[in-house]
Amino acid sequence: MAHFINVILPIPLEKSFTYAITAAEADFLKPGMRVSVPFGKTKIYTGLVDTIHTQAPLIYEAKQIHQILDEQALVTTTQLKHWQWIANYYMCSVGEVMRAALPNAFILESETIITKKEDSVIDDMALDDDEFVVFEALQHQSSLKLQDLMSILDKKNVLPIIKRLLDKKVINVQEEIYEKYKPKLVRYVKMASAFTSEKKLQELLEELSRAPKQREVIMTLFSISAQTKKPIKVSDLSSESDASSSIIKTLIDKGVLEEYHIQMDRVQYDGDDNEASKSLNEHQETALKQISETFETQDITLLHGVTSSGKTEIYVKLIEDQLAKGKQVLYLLPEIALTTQLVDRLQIYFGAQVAVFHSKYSSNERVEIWNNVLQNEANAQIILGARSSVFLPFRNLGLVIVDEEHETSFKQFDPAPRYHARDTAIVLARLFKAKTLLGSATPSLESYYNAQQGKYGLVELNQRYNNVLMPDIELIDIKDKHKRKRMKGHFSDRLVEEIEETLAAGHQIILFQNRRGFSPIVECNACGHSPQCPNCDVSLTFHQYKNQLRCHYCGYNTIMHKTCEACGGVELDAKGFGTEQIEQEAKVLFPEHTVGRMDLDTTRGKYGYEKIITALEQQEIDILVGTQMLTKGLDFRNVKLVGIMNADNMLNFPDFRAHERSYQLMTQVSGRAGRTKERGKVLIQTYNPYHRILQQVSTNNYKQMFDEQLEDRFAFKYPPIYRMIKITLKHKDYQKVDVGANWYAKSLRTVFGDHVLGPEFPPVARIRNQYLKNILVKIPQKQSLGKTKEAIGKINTSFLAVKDFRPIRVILNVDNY
DNA sequence: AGCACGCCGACT
DNA sequence: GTCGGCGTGCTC
Repeated sequence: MAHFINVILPIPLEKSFTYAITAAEADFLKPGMRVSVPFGKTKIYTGLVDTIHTQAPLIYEAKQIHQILDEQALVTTTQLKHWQWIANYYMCSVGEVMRAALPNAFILESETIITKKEDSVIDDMALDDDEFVVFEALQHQSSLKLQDLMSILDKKNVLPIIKRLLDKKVINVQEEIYEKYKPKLVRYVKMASAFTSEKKLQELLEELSRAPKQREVIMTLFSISAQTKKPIKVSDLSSESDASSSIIKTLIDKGVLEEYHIQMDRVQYDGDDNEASKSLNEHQETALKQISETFETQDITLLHGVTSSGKTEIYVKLIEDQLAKGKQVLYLLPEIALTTQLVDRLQIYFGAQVAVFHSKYSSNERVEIWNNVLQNEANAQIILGARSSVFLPFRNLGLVIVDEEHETSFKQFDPAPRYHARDTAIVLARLFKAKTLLGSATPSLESYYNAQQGKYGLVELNQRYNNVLMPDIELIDIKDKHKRKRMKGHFSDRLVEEIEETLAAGHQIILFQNRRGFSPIVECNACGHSPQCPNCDVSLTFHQYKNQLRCHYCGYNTIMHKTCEACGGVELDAKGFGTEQIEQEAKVLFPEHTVGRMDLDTTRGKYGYEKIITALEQQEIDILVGTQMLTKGLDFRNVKLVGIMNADNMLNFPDFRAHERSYQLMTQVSGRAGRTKERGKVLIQTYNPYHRILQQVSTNNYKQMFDEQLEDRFAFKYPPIYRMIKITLKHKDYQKVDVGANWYAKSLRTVFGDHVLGPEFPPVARIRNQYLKNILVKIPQKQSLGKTKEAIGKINTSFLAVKDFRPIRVILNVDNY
């Protein structure tokens, strides 16, 4: 009987691909193993075995697989189910999920390798110049890659040359695949066995008397080995004996030393022994008890605990419980909150059982964590990770914690799968029959709504740790201050006053401005011209530090000219303001103090972020100006004052969640003030101090905010009352997008009627020279989500069947919030 | 998504 | 005249 496998390929195609295998292979292969398969005319791809069966495809002949890449399944059957759910829910292909889920190093790619045909008789004259160059190169190097050819010939398209050489039987071409993951090997040395006897050793040392450096190395080797009684790393020997690696190499070459390698884990914890977890205060204790109670009847519980209420300690207790049961725990956090602060805290309690996983890890590091989780190793019992850790191959998951549950960065926007890590994690937990705990000081309306509806359990924690008071929040009317000339730049007199007072008391200050750069618009006072990005429909932001104009959408930048590009006018006005400008003004206003800045521009690089945090912790910075980066769960003991420079640009943001987000952002920043005994102070500058949201922030009234916002959502048919799917069309031709979007929206309306919004150009209608147009489908609660997606899928298929529309990229975004 | 094939403009 | 631009169609 013939055997076949269905394979998942990491490409955005809905189809399933069937390959032929032998009976022996059918016996060996299991779902979740990788195979390499020929795909298309030349390429070899990495596929993942989905099913093994005996049904031959009817309309084509299945190709043979190329080779089997694993001895054991790399992906669990639970994961395959999970992937299927994600693909289905977020309307993408399983292949796209695979691409997002597997560490890059697991997805092998093939490379074209060119070699010389050995026994060929070549007539030089039959080759043209390029061909001869390649032929020549092959005399010196046995094999060449496509990349090599491109650089040798200084041409992009080398394929025709290869083809001609192939026809002339000069070369061979083959596709080679290679493993990307490389274990980290550490070099060790020991004395060669020939010299272990006392006598031989003596002879050796005598012999080396004329090579004092080499002799020194041997002596050091003995002293280290006497001290530590452990294998000796080459690097240690080199630094201890102060000898260059060439001296050690000489000894190895002589056969005096023997070199060997040991495989090491890249990610290692080498801290002290674990500490016992802290005991909880009565409020935490009550909350913990309530959580356990809700878990008896619910799978998901929302922990609404004000900032600084000690949620982490509660998590620690819950994690302890799971570990005792021998279960794995997934602790999800927004990328940016995954600071050393929190990692250290968890490692104090759980030591080496904690594994950290996020995007700054290299591909090799991720492979190791993946394997550790898959093998259920002791060093991967608690995964502390960002969004993508929902894809790890858990064996025995007992609990998922989603901290800062309201954070929008849990949702992936590009590329597909456009999944929400919180919701995806809930589904993952369900597959394991595990529990999920969502935690936040400012829950998302969706989650709080779900809790209210009884879908989730709800536990509230209203007391700050050590009974620290909630910060005192004051609203400052800057319209009035402007009128009465009480503003110094963007600082009101009240803010200056409070800053001075705080500085005098030796405390620190955080100033929040949710916009980076110096000013977002530069305008000529003479003609009104303002520089625009050539690739996007936005005005360029002025960055004073580099004297640049930059586009925040595509990264385009250009030098800032002193005169207007359009009319030559000399008066250029900077409108609006960002962190850079605040930083500069602060430096002028408080020249005696150090001012730091934390935004995307200052935290580039692996340690950029850490450096600023450390500087603040060690009080090298008195005033820190920053964007929303500041809000993510940082704990600064000495910060007493938080200033929000302008609340209005957040509140007026054109998005249905602008108010909710503003509340969350302001409450979270405010939470950075006064986390110890002394009460913190927050000043919010605004043109509109009577805005409901600002009132609610200042009185810390989440419930009221929730109720009012929910009314709005109800009235305007937005989530969580309605669900939404956003469809974005993208193409470089404005007309094409316009016509396509109209067609698409019209078809949608025939099915969904009034629940289709748009098509509309987004506020920034062109990004990277691509025009965008959005259509929104709103889905009432009683309407089936599955049926809705089916209908959209059908419309999508017929849309792409229109020849004119085919080049338009369609992006489907389910729950685009 | 990649990649090959195939048809049109700007240069050695 | 070729090189290389990107539209079109296909992948088990």
